[in-house]
Amino acid sequence: MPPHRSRRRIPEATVARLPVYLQILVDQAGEGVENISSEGLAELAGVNAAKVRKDLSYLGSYGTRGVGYEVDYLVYQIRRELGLDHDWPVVIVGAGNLGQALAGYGGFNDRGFPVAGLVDIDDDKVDTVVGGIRVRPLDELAQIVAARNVSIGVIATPPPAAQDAADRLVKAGVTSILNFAPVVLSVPVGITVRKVDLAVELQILSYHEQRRAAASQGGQLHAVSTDRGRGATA
Amino acid sequence: MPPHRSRRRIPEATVARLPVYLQILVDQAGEGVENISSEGLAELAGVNAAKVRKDLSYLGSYGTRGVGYEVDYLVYQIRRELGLDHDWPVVIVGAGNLGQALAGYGGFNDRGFPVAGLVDIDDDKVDTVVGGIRVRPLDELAQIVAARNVSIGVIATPPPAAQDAADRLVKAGVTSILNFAPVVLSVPVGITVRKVDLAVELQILSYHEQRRAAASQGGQLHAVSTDRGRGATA
DNA sequence: CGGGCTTTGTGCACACGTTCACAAACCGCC
DNA sequence: GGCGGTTTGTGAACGTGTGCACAAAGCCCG
Repeated sequence: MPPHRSRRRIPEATVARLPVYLQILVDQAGEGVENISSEGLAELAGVNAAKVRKDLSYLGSYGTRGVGYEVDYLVYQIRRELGLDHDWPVVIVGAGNLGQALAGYGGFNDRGFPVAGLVDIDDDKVDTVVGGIRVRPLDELAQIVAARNVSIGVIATPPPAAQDAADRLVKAGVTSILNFAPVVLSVPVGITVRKVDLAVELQILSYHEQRRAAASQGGQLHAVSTDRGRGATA
Repeated sequence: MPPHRSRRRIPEATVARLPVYLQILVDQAGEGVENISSEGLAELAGVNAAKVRKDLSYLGSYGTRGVGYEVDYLVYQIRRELGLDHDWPVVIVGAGNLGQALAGYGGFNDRGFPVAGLVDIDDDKVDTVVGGIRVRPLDELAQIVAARNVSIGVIATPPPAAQDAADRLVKAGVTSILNFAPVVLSVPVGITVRKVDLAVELQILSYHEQRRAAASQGGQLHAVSTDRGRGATA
């Protein structure tokens, strides 16, 4: 069976679901499950079975008709496709409330994203230790990125400092950024940015709450059906 | 001009962008800007101008041709549509690393989502104070929800406890959940759930990094163009 | 070895989201 | 009051994502 180095582009919507499948499959493997059908996986992932099949078909034809998918093999294939066959060290900029929580959050290390460094501009924070990581001055960012071959940066600064952090990360050679600051970053083409904004998430929920309230008061009530990649309504 | 209580449904993709526009508009208002064109707003939000106009058109016709949009009025309208004309108290389940960071994060309170309560199942954590909030036992969840009229719950527990937390939140009367645990929650219809999974975000970035590496080594390089609601590539 | 049952992989139709392009509306100035 | 310049609001085309439905493929059993 050929390694099948897919040069094929996978739709973004699918890329966003693969990690979810992966998580579930790893859990299932841990419970001794050897095979799983698209329907079974769909059930656990809370999506449509056809979607699961189509998603997995982008990886290649790794199922067996009449049987389903071999869990271990599927885990291997998804890992490979997502580039999770090796670790990706990350550097965190900003050792405030959130930066500390992130550094201390075990989930990073466990899932193949070791914290290669945690930097802050504030001298009072430098050299304090959080989650086993010693905070380094912002100036050492470039060094850390170069030394540990970091390609992913996490921005956990206050909003006004976020753009500067992004500029420094890019200059240091980072090509992917996960931005927790509620700010729209401007970066050169070719740099991938993803934004996680807690306030935005809450405001989206607020919209649905408001809508519910308005509906129950006046109009008829619809079954709300959120979705769109992340987030869903049952 | 009639208040225009829109009973119209707004597309999810638009709902996800409105908070971003809002943020920018508030900033602009703070700098004394009175009017803004769709192009100006689009520039700041990193999106297409036509998209801005279409998004805003779902709220009603609040622009003036040849001039643009009045910033203050637009802020008011977006706030109203998102249900941000009053506070939405939230209750946080789980006072671990993340739960504490969330409780301590000023952004919640500032943006209209005061923390009405922070509960944990672990007695050792109960009564400790984090971010000005005293941790309460899990059993008091229902009380807190009822007393403060909470409709939004935040799950910041370890994965195995997340479903139980969701069940308790729903039983207590919460109708929207923001889930930080890397677990697919199962909830009754009518409950809105949004999931924020840091590992998933990193894995999506990993995919793009892996792709970049594969491309530069073998095939031709494409301009990567991520997007999909949140996250973007420049 | 063939027939029945199960499950994948995918063509097709539909829904949703994005972008273009342009008429309609408004401002300000002459 | 009309004319040129500007910007909105939206119809229409396009692209992406979803879900159905079914043929193809494999397993098991008689």
